[in-house]
Amino acid sequence: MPRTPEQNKSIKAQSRKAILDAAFPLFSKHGFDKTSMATIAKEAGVSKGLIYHHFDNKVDVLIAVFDNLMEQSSEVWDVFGEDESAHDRLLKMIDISILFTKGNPEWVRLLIQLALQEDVVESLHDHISAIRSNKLQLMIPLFEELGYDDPEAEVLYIGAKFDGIALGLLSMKEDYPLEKMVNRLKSEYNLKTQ
Amino acid sequence: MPRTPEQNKSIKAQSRKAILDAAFPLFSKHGFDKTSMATIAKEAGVSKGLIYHHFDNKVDVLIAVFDNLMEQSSEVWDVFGEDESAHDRLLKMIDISILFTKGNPEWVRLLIQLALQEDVVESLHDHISAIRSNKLQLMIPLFEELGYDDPEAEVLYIGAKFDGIALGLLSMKEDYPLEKMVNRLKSEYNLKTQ
Amino acid sequence: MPRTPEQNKSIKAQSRKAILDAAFPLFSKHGFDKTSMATIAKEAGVSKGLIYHHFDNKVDVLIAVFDNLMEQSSEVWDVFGEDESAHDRLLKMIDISILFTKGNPEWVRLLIQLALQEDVVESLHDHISAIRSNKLQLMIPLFEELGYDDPEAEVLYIGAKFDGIALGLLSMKEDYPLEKMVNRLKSEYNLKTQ
Amino acid sequence: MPRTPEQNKSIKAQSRKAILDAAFPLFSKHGFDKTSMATIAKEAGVSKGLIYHHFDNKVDVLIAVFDNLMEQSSEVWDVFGEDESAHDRLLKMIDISILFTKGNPEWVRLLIQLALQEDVVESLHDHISAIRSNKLQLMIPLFEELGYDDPEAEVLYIGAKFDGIALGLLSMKEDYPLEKMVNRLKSEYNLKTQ
DNA sequence: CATGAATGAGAATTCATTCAT
DNA sequence: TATGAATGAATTCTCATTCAT
Repeated sequence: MPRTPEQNKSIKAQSRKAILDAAFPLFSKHGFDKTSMATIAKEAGVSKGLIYHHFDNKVDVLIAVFDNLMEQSSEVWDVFGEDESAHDRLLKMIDISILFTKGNPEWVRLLIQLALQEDVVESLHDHISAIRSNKLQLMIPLFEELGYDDPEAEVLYIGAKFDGIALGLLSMKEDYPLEKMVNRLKSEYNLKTQ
Repeated sequence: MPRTPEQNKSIKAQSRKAILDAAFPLFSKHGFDKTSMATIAKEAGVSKGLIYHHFDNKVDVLIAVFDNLMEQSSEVWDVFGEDESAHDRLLKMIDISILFTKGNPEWVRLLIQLALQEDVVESLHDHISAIRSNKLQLMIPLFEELGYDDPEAEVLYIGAKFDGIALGLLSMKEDYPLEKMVNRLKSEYNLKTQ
Repeated sequence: MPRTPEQNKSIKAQSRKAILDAAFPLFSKHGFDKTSMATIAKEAGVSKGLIYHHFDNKVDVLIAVFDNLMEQSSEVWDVFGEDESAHDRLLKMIDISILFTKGNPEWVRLLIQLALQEDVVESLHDHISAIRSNKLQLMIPLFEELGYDDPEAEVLYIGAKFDGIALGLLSMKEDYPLEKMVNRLKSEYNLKTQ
Repeated sequence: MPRTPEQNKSIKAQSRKAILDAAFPLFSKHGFDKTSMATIAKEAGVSKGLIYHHFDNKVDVLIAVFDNLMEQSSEVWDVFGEDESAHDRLLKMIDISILFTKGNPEWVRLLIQLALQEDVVESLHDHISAIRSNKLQLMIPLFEELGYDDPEAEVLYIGAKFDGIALGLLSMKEDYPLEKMVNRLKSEYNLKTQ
């Protein structure tokens, strides 16, 4: 007997998930260009053809991985409760950002590379901007609360620091004194380092 | 009668220059991997074969581009006189760094991209390290003089800020509030903003 | 619905066969180096890409051609019964060898060419050695039985004669007095020529 | 003042010689295909262009090397005086042949490879045939004198033995019991082995 | 929905040959 | 006569994508 539409939907969702779960670490570790569709398919345990049932092309897979991650990471940012002080939330935010970079270095690397490329597909640019503005929306009130004059600029500025530290970490690896950098960063915002 | 060695040298230098001039913006705009030898050749108005007459392989072209630019930019740092105060030198250094990034975005972009590439080449890593340590040697005494506890870390930290700002500028272009960022940066080091 | 695994296997086997069937005469007529993958593909009526779907690289194709032919020709040597006299077996062996060369000149040509190639591959050398030692194991007892002092050297020596005759036949073709050569060979081992 | 025609001629002959002297060991060691014109030029200490002043193309160089060698080796065959016995001349001829193979293995390899290729240039085939018939003319009277029924076939036959031994030597290198093979060969012609 | 065989457009690199001087 | 810069076709190999089933 044929599968019910529900079954089909769930099967489809499952294989889609398998593909994205396979693609993320591959993109992350080896970069977008050096990850082949064949590798993704093999790693996901599906056929190459199936990937093209779910996605139009390789860039599309990247975008989906992107969005997937966005959802997850937006949850990451939801962690702080409404009742926490701005001070505590900034502290948490710094820790989370750094932790994310440390835990997903290759993904961050990819993000930066994409941000630097002039010719990335339109849609990707939009997605990257979306991430940025997302973060902005989240952080602006925080710096407002903390009494900064130009909270928007302040967010960009702390973002630059995050990016710079990420860059250092990515290029120097174990040699990078991440701890020191983070403490230095916190001290600039009068956050007690533990 | 054959061309004189001088003629040959000048002809060769000319085509070599054409190749490097074509390769640089391509590498920086699209990245090393996405730039093909065919594209470089076409852009330079020479044949693919000629590139291999000048360079052993693609990586070699990159290295040559690199060295070429290093030469051009190395003088930038030779600017400050011995008698200037640490305060003034830091101010100058910040201004020069920012100005350089603004004036040579492609070059900075390429530098960052290369710093992010894991595999490109050993030889390049040496070149990049050379730049870094060069800068370090220059800046450490400065922060020592300014009384910082851990001048080496401080150099890395301000370097991260530079990098982060550069990254922002490169991805947001005209939308980036560079002025604000620089002022913010200077204020953190108690430098009067003009 | 997808093809069944059986269908796929048969389709794959078919195209694999087409490739090997195209590669064999090309390799033997023009040699390994002068046979390009493009030529093989065209001759086989498939795309270049497909060859790489079946084989990792050009050498791999050669090895497959090799193994393919080995299988076909290995039975040739299984012919003589245990009860035949050494004299008769030697006679048979000579006839079979010559007949094989005559019937499979391309294959013999390829074999000789490969034996002459220094570098082609390690793996192939193993294959070629396997053939040689196979033949040795078969012939040494024969010459032992015939009372030769140094049967191993004798095998090498008659092998050289086979090779030399094959070489003559391959380069002179119909002009080569094969009959005469064989009779001359047999007379040296006191075998009556019919 | 301009060079005299004689000077020009001698200079030309000199550079021609340099090219051939460079080309022979290269062809010999690495084979025809794997020897590039650039390598020959560098080794000869001349420009690539000059080679094309002397020869139409790469095959032409090979042919010239060939002819050059022929001349030299024809002298080799002139060594035996008129007054030597057929027995001594055969002995000498065997020794010389083997010695030549031993001393110029790569050249012999090249010769065999060329003989096996179907598509070598016409002119080369002629040259190879010339070598063969040369040898034939030299050896036929010898075997006539020794009382063989069919001296022409006999020459082909001993030639096959030479070729076979050469093949063995080329593929087994130091492992080949050349001494034994030669002694075996000589014994077949009732030549005392020293 | 799913498969993987097949394609074809490039990618880097090599090299015989030409040509301006 | 002599140079070596320059060309362009060919080579091996990769990979996103298509398609018959």
